[in-house]
Amino acid sequence: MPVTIYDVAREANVSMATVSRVVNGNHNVKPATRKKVLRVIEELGYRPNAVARGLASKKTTTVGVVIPDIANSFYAELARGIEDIATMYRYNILLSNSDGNEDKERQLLETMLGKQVDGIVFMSERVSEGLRADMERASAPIVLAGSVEESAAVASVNIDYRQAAYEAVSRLTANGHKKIAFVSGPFTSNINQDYKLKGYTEALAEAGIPFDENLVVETDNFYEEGMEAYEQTKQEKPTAFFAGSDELAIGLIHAVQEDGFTVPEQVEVISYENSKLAQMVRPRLTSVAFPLYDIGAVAMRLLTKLMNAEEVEETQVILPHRIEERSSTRNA
Amino acid sequence: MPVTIYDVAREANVSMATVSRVVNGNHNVKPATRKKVLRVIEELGYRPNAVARGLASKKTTTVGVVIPDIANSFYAELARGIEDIATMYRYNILLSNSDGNEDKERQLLETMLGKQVDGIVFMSERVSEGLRADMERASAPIVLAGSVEESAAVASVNIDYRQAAYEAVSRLTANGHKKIAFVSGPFTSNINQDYKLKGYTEALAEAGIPFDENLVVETDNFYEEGMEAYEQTKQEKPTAFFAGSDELAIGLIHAVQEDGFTVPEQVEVISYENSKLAQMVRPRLTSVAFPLYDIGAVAMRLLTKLMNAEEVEETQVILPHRIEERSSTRNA
DNA sequence: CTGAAAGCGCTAACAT
DNA sequence: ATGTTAGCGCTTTCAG
Repeated sequence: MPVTIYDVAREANVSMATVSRVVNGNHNVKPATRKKVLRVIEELGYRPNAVARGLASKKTTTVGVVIPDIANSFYAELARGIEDIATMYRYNILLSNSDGNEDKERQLLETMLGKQVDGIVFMSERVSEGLRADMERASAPIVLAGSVEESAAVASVNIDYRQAAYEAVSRLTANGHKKIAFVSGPFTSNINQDYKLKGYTEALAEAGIPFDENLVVETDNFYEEGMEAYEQTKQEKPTAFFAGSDELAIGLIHAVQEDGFTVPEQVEVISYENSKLAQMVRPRLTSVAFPLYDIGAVAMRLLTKLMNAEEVEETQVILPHRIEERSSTRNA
Repeated sequence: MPVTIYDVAREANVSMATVSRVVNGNHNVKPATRKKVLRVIEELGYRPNAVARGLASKKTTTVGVVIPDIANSFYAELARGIEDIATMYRYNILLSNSDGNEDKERQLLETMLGKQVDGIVFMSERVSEGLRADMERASAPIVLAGSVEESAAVASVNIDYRQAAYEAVSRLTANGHKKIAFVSGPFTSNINQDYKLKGYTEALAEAGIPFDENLVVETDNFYEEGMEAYEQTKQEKPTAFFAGSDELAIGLIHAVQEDGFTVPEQVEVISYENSKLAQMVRPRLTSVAFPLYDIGAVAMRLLTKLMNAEEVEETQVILPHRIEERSSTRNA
């Protein structure tokens, strides 16, 4: 029922090859016939069938994006960075949530490859052995965004998580704190369990502070858990907190305040995210500024190069981070 | 290079039709040959090409989703509802941001139709005449989610915005307030300009309170604007605020507090969204509970019916809402 | 500058 | 239960 390239060819008295040429901007077409074809396309309301085109050309101009949870503002920001650059390069996005579940991740990869995406941006809190193997033998280029896979077998864009954590905690030790708690996101994420935790312990060690396991608490990054974490660590009398996310930091601050202490005068809190939330609470959050949007954008840009088979000097890119000073910490 | 259905057929000594049958779960295949084919598929690592399948069957099992901004938690929540149901029905999602720009919206619609999506879930703050016309002649079913289009020409899922606003403001008039400000999201959204504003004026009228245009301020839903809105309306000495979003409500509350008043004792604030944010501030926000996830889920479910050409009794669905009582208002 | 023709990989009658 | 045969709508040589 819909009008095809064939209908246009007939109406314009040319071959379908010629129609294809004008549709694809091929210059080998006489201006007069181009004009004629364009007019017929307009008249008939012809719209190229991208599926047929994809089958013939083996290019779909769509890239897959697998993300743990699009409703999580953290990942949503990343996704926006990906999408903007994808749009810029004329790609569309096939988006799926994995909920961080390995089976789903592998199955999603399979599905997207089946749909013949030209490339994939993948976000995962922990790339399993199996998933990494699948990625390596994938028929389309893949880049990890905000996700680290030890072997560096697949391209990725991140910040130096360990270093960022180290700096944040050093910011606290510099102010003389001896009891610094680390209220972390889930250790199912290797970034939390391996990198951020390491940065934390390194900063403590450097300041000659013994590691106290009662001062590190694992959470799912929820506000309420931040409040609970305060209760859990309270007996150790921590005077400073390194929070794994803004939500956690806010929960912590509220619990501290409800317990009768002031932030940052009596207790300092530094966060790790710097979302809009950081400026929507009192005191405003000092936080490691995590360039989510940029990570997504750079990952997508890298992917376009890979899809064009361009030479890429470095596939493991590390973006800079910084610490945004606000009011949940005292001036150093 | 990749293995095709043809390779499998050859290796298994059957016709491609048979392979197609086992791949598609057709029961007309002798168990023995099914098993043989399955084994070959496994051996060769055959993965059906969804593009070819789509061309032949005229079904892509993918639905388009156009959304103003996925980085906006409001829409991200909606998107998650859509995605979950889509996954449940084995559809994948082609996602694009429109930034509420009409040209982009129309062009995105065109692109998705070109990619032969089986259906579309559309979110828009204001469906223009042109867009509505495009939708009506679209070759795939479309449902609007959290977006209202006056003529009801296209299927949609919403709540009763006017009624919700009416209830929220009545909640305030009931407490005796005479000066109630409405700090709204952008009037580029017809939901704000037409429905919520109407609910607000109706509630005032019913309480015999004259409408004062100095008490309604339009914003872009940002926190800072909530604070500014307080400054702008301050001279009128409002004692209660109806905020268009949680961010706005929080900005308002902070401004009120900084001005030396207490919430809810001296000033009451009621919000309209009920995101996670509502529980992450002190006082916690009383808010109209906007069932974002459900709207997305129901919209997608409705779309599956439309795609299956099932009879649908009502294409304009209105979901229930409620008011979540917390601490930014006094008990009635 | 333009046309003819061969696929792309699969589904879907239609046979047998 | 299985095979044969047309396409699906477009890109892409290859001729001319």
